Amino acid sequence: MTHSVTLLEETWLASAGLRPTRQRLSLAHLLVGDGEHRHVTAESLYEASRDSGEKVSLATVYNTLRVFSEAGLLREITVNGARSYFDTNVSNHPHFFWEDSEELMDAPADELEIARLPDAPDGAEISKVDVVIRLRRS
Amino acid sequence: MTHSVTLLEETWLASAGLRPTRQRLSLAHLLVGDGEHRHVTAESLYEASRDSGEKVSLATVYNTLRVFSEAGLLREITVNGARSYFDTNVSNHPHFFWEDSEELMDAPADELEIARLPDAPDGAEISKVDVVIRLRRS
DNA sequence: GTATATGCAAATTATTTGCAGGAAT
DNA sequence: ATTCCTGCAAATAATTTGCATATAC
Repeated sequence: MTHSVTLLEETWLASAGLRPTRQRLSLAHLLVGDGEHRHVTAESLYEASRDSGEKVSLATVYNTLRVFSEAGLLREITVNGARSYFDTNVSNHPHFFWEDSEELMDAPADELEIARLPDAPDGAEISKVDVVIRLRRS
Repeated sequence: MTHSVTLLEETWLASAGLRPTRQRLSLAHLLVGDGEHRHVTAESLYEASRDSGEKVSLATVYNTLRVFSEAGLLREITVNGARSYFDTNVSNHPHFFWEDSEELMDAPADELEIARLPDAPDGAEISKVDVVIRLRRS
């Protein structure tokens, strides 16, 4: 069931200069509607959208995730050759990746301490540093 | 041009219990024949193989990279949603990834110092930690 | 009214698989 | 002999794109 309040979602879109269409608002609601951080794939968000009774096509989910990422509203995480994950937490933080279930979670940022990092080669600057801690059930 | 010496490549395969077929020896030669570390994709290795005059099918390149990785001879690196990279350096070390050219390189391992790492959640152990430093030309 | 977004189906890209023939042990 | 490997073509999976219609500004 959709909240009647769309202010948060509208503000979120507006902050990136994106038009508040029905589809974007409904996906935004699923992504950031409750203030919790979320990790989704195109497929998982599409299913969540279907389950919530909204109608948004899979192509639009793909396109919207891409647009949101390029606008800085999401962070794309690459852990797995095949699928892309998108994180509503756009700050620099490490991830746990469960190798068996292919699930991606935040790892506690305050427990990671990088004391020294290689310098970027000449002519380059660091765009971001991805730290993925891969987990195997023991 | 293929070296007449295949001892290194044979040893490399034998150490993982893999049969020294013509195709594997020739790919192994391209991968570790000169003792340098290399980062390849299926496509790039296939091209290198074609250029060297050997005939190995693309499917076999894919299958062979997978077999080599599962045998521990290569390390698969995921940097990019789409393509898989394979590294002949199987030790734990960070990578530079050039976002514009999609090129993957080793970063100096001695310049990375991780002082503290999040503990694995209960019931899990760390399988590996991937550190990818993404670079943008400046 | 004009620019931008959406939906569908078709296209593309990376990769895997089934199976018949070939090579290694 | 038997087990494993290779090549091809077809299958699959994730994602993108072209284009007509719909919606936001």
